Amino acid sequence: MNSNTIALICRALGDPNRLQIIQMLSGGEKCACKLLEKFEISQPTLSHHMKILCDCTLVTTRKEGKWSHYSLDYAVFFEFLSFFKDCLEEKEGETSCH
Amino acid sequence: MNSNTIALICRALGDPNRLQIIQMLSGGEKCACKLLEKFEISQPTLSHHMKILCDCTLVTTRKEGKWSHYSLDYAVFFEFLSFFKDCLEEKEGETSCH
DNA sequence: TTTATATATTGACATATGTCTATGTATGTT
DNA sequence: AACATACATAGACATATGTCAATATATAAA
Repeated sequence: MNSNTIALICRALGDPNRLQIIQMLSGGEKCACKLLEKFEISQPTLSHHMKILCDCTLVTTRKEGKWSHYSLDYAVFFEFLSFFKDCLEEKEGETSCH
Repeated sequence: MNSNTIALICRALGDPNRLQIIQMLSGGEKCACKLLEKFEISQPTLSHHMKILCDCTLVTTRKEGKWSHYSLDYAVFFEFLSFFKDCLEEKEGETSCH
Protein backbone atom coordinates (compact mmCIF):
# COMPACT_ATOMS: atom_id res chain seq x y z
CA MET A 1 0.00 0.00 0.00
CA ASN A 2 1.53 3.32 -1.06
CA SER A 3 1.67 6.33 1.21
CA ASN A 4 -0.85 8.18 -0.93
CA THR A 5 -3.49 5.61 -0.04
CA ILE A 6 -2.41 5.76 3.60
CA ALA A 7 -2.88 9.53 3.65
CA LEU A 8 -6.27 9.12 1.97
CA ILE A 9 -7.38 6.62 4.62
CA CYS A 10 -6.12 8.88 7.42
CA ARG A 11 -8.02 11.78 5.94
CA ALA A 12 -11.14 9.63 5.82
CA LEU A 13 -10.68 8.61 9.45
CA GLY A 14 -10.05 12.21 10.46
CA ASP A 15 -13.73 13.04 10.74
CA PRO A 16 -15.37 12.05 14.05
CA ASN A 17 -18.49 10.73 12.34
CA ARG A 18 -16.54 8.59 9.92
CA LEU A 19 -14.31 7.30 12.69
CA GLN A 20 -17.40 6.18 14.57
CA ILE A 21 -18.78 4.57 11.41
CA ILE A 22 -15.59 2.54 11.11
CA GLN A 23 -15.92 1.45 14.71
CA MET A 24 -19.49 0.34 14.03
CA LEU A 25 -18.45 -1.53 10.89
CA SER A 26 -15.72 -3.29 12.83
CA GLY A 27 -18.57 -5.13 14.50
CA GLY A 28 -19.77 -6.43 11.15
CA GLU A 29 -21.67 -5.36 8.06
CA LYS A 30 -24.26 -2.61 8.51
CA CYS A 31 -26.79 -1.12 6.13
CA ALA A 32 -27.05 2.62 5.63
CA CYS A 33 -30.34 2.96 7.48
CA LYS A 34 -28.88 1.25 10.57
CA LEU A 35 -25.94 3.62 10.50
CA LEU A 36 -28.12 6.67 9.97
CA GLU A 37 -30.06 5.91 13.17
CA LYS A 38 -26.94 6.45 15.24
CA PHE A 39 -26.07 9.89 13.93
CA GLU A 40 -27.53 13.36 13.99
CA ILE A 41 -26.79 13.95 10.35
CA SER A 42 -28.99 13.96 7.27
CA GLN A 43 -29.21 10.99 4.91
CA PRO A 44 -27.29 12.78 2.12
CA THR A 45 -24.51 13.64 4.57
CA LEU A 46 -24.19 10.00 5.60
CA SER A 47 -24.14 9.02 1.94
CA HIS A 48 -21.34 11.54 1.42
CA HIS A 49 -19.31 10.08 4.29
CA MET A 50 -19.82 6.53 3.01
CA LYS A 51 -18.55 7.56 -0.39
CA ILE A 52 -15.37 8.94 1.16
CA LEU A 53 -14.88 5.74 3.16
CA CYS A 54 -15.40 3.62 0.05
CA ASP A 55 -13.17 5.82 -2.12
CA CYS A 56 -10.26 5.33 0.27
CA THR A 57 -10.77 1.54 -0.16
CA LEU A 58 -11.39 0.94 3.55
CA VAL A 59 -15.08 0.17 3.11
CA THR A 60 -16.99 -1.83 0.51
CA THR A 61 -20.65 -1.79 -0.52
CA ARG A 62 -22.97 -4.67 -1.20
CA LYS A 63 -26.27 -3.77 -2.84
CA GLU A 64 -29.27 -5.88 -2.03
CA GLY A 65 -32.59 -4.64 -3.34
CA LYS A 66 -33.15 -1.15 -2.02
CA TRP A 67 -30.48 -1.50 0.63
CA SER A 68 -26.79 -0.72 0.67
CA HIS A 69 -24.76 -2.82 3.04
CA TYR A 70 -21.38 -1.50 4.09
CA SER A 71 -18.52 -3.43 5.56
CA LEU A 72 -14.90 -2.94 6.51
CA ASP A 73 -12.30 -4.34 4.15
CA TYR A 74 -10.29 -6.06 6.87
CA ALA A 75 -7.38 -6.75 4.53
CA VAL A 76 -7.04 -3.05 3.72
CA PHE A 77 -7.44 -2.14 7.36
CA PHE A 78 -4.71 -4.61 8.26
CA GLU A 79 -2.37 -3.23 5.62
CA PHE A 80 -3.09 0.25 6.90
CA LEU A 81 -2.05 -0.76 10.41
CA SER A 82 1.02 -2.58 9.12
CA PHE A 83 2.25 0.58 7.48
CA PHE A 84 2.46 2.29 10.85
CA LYS A 85 3.65 -0.76 12.70
CA ASP A 86 6.59 -0.83 10.28
CA CYS A 87 7.19 2.84 11.11
CA LEU A 88 7.48 2.01 14.80
CA GLU A 89 10.03 -0.67 14.09
CA GLU A 90 12.24 1.53 11.95
CA LYS A 91 13.89 3.32 14.86
CA GLU A 92 17.28 3.71 13.22
CA GLY A 93 18.40 6.16 15.83
CA GLU A 94 19.56 8.83 13.39
CA THR A 95 20.71 11.96 15.11
CA SER A 96 19.54 15.50 14.62
CA CYS A 97 21.67 18.04 12.82
CA HIS A 98 23.19 19.90 15.79
CA MET B 1 -7.01 7.52 24.37
CA ASN B 2 -10.42 8.89 23.45
CA SER B 3 -11.77 8.86 19.91
CA ASN B 4 -11.51 12.62 19.66
CA THR B 5 -7.73 12.40 19.97
CA ILE B 6 -7.72 9.52 17.48
CA ALA B 7 -9.62 11.62 14.94
CA LEU B 8 -7.22 14.51 15.56
CA ILE B 9 -4.21 12.29 14.92
CA CYS B 10 -5.81 10.86 11.77
CA ARG B 11 -6.50 14.35 10.54
CA ALA B 12 -2.87 15.25 11.19
CA LEU B 13 -1.68 12.17 9.30
CA GLY B 14 -4.06 12.91 6.45
CA ASP B 15 -1.71 15.35 4.78
CA PRO B 16 0.97 13.74 2.55
CA ASN B 17 3.69 16.07 3.82
CA ARG B 18 2.89 15.38 7.45
CA LEU B 19 2.68 11.65 6.82
CA GLN B 20 6.18 11.77 5.35
CA ILE B 21 7.40 13.81 8.31
CA ILE B 22 6.12 11.11 10.65
CA GLN B 23 7.94 8.48 8.62
CA MET B 24 11.13 10.51 8.91
CA LEU B 25 10.68 10.99 12.64
CA SER B 26 10.16 7.25 13.05
CA GLY B 27 13.85 6.99 12.26
CA GLY B 28 14.69 9.19 15.22
CA GLU B 29 14.71 12.82 16.30
CA LYS B 30 15.10 15.43 13.56
CA CYS B 31 15.54 19.18 13.69
CA ALA B 32 13.36 21.49 11.61
CA CYS B 33 16.11 22.44 9.20
CA LYS B 34 16.82 18.77 8.43
CA LEU B 35 13.14 18.21 7.73
CA LEU B 36 12.84 21.34 5.61
CA GLU B 37 15.56 20.10 3.26
CA LYS B 38 13.40 17.16 2.21
CA PHE B 39 10.32 19.16 1.23
CA GLU B 40 9.35 21.67 -1.41
CA ILE B 41 7.53 23.83 1.08
CA SER B 42 8.40 27.11 2.73
CA GLN B 43 9.76 27.34 6.28
CA PRO B 44 6.52 28.82 7.68
CA THR B 45 4.54 26.01 6.08
CA LEU B 46 6.75 23.39 7.73
CA SER B 47 6.38 25.21 11.03
CA HIS B 48 2.61 25.10 10.57
CA HIS B 49 2.68 21.35 9.91
CA MET B 50 4.87 20.72 12.95
CA LYS B 51 2.43 22.63 15.11
CA ILE B 52 -0.42 20.41 13.93
CA LEU B 53 1.64 17.28 14.62
CA CYS B 54 2.53 18.54 18.09
CA ASP B 55 -1.03 19.65 18.87
CA CYS B 56 -2.35 16.16 18.18
CA THR B 57 0.21 14.87 20.74
CA LEU B 58 1.98 12.60 18.26
CA VAL B 59 5.14 14.72 18.12
CA THR B 60 7.13 16.53 20.79
CA THR B 61 9.61 19.40 20.57
CA ARG B 62 12.92 19.83 22.28
CA LYS B 63 14.48 23.27 22.03
CA GLU B 64 18.24 23.55 21.98
CA GLY B 65 19.65 26.96 21.26
CA LYS B 66 18.30 28.16 17.95
CA TRP B 67 17.16 24.70 16.95
CA SER B 68 13.92 22.84 17.41
CA HIS B 69 14.25 19.09 17.55
CA TYR B 70 11.17 17.05 16.83
CA SER B 71 10.52 13.45 17.72
CA LEU B 72 7.72 10.94 17.66
CA ASP B 73 6.00 10.18 20.94
CA TYR B 74 6.20 6.43 20.55
CA ALA B 75 3.81 5.82 23.45
CA VAL B 76 1.13 7.94 21.79
CA PHE B 77 1.80 6.31 18.43
CA PHE B 78 1.46 2.89 20.05
CA GLU B 79 -1.83 3.83 21.71
CA PHE B 80 -3.05 5.16 18.38
CA LEU B 81 -2.33 1.82 16.72
CA SER B 82 -3.88 -0.10 19.61
CA PHE B 83 -7.14 1.74 19.11
CA PHE B 84 -7.47 0.33 15.61
CA LYS B 85 -6.08 -3.06 16.49
CA ASP B 86 -8.87 -3.34 19.05
CA CYS B 87 -11.31 -2.41 16.29
CA LEU B 88 -10.10 -5.32 14.19
CA GLU B 89 -10.59 -7.74 17.05
CA GLU B 90 -14.14 -6.64 17.77
CA LYS B 91 -15.74 -8.61 14.95
CA GLU B 92 -18.97 -9.42 16.75
CA GLY B 93 -20.59 -10.60 13.57
CA GLU B 94 -23.70 -8.45 13.92
CA THR B 95 -26.02 -8.70 10.99
CA SER B 96 -27.37 -5.93 8.80
CA CYS B 97 -30.97 -4.82 9.08
CA HIS B 98 -32.52 -6.73 6.16
C1' DT C 1 25.83 46.14 19.82
C1' DT C 2 25.08 44.92 15.44
C1' DT C 3 24.32 41.12 12.47
C1' DA C 4 23.16 36.44 11.18
C1' DT C 5 20.53 32.26 11.84
C1' DA C 6 16.57 29.20 13.16
C1' DT C 7 12.04 29.07 13.97
C1' DA C 8 7.29 31.00 14.97
C1' DT C 9 3.42 34.08 14.05
C1' DT C 10 0.38 36.91 11.18
C1' DG C 11 -2.48 37.82 7.50
C1' DA C 12 -3.99 36.76 2.96
C1' DC C 13 -5.78 33.68 -0.45
C1' DA C 14 -7.36 29.74 -3.17
C1' DT C 15 -9.13 25.31 -2.50
C1' DA C 16 -11.16 21.54 0.27
C1' DT C 17 -14.60 19.96 3.51
C1' DG C 18 -18.95 19.02 6.07
C1' DT C 19 -23.41 20.12 6.02
C1' DC C 20 -27.96 21.00 4.31
C1' DT C 21 -32.19 21.15 0.96
C1' DA C 22 -33.91 19.72 -3.24
C1' DT C 23 -34.02 16.38 -6.60
C1' DG C 24 -32.85 12.05 -9.07
C1' DT C 25 -32.69 6.92 -9.45
C1' DA C 26 -33.61 2.39 -8.36
C1' DT C 27 -36.30 -1.06 -6.28
C1' DG C 28 -40.33 -2.84 -4.06
C1' DT C 29 -45.48 -2.60 -3.02
C1' DT C 30 -50.39 -1.89 -3.86
C1' DA D 1 -49.51 2.28 -13.14
C1' DA D 2 -49.06 4.88 -9.12
C1' DC D 3 -46.89 5.26 -4.89
C1' DA D 4 -43.45 4.40 -1.22
C1' DT D 5 -38.86 3.45 0.34
C1' DA D 6 -33.69 3.52 0.37
C1' DC D 7 -30.06 5.65 -1.22
C1' DA D 8 -27.26 8.84 -4.41
C1' DT D 9 -26.28 13.21 -6.70
C1' DA D 10 -26.29 18.27 -7.39
C1' DG D 11 -25.83 22.69 -5.84
C1' DA D 12 -25.25 26.03 -2.21
C1' DC D 13 -22.93 27.80 1.74
C1' DA D 14 -20.12 28.53 5.87
C1' DT D 15 -15.95 27.00 7.78
C1' DA D 16 -11.44 24.62 7.67
C1' DT D 17 -7.07 23.83 5.45
C1' DG D 18 -2.52 24.29 3.03
C1' DT D 19 0.20 27.52 1.25
C1' DC D 20 3.00 31.72 0.90
C1' DA D 21 5.23 36.48 1.80
C1' DA D 22 6.15 39.45 5.37
C1' DT D 23 7.33 40.06 9.94
C1' DA D 24 8.41 38.88 14.78
C1' DT D 25 11.15 36.45 18.24
C1' DA D 26 14.93 34.25 20.17
C1' DT D 27 19.55 32.81 20.20
C1' DA D 28 24.31 32.90 18.66
C1' DA D 29 28.30 35.18 16.55
C1' DA D 30 31.08 39.27 15.23
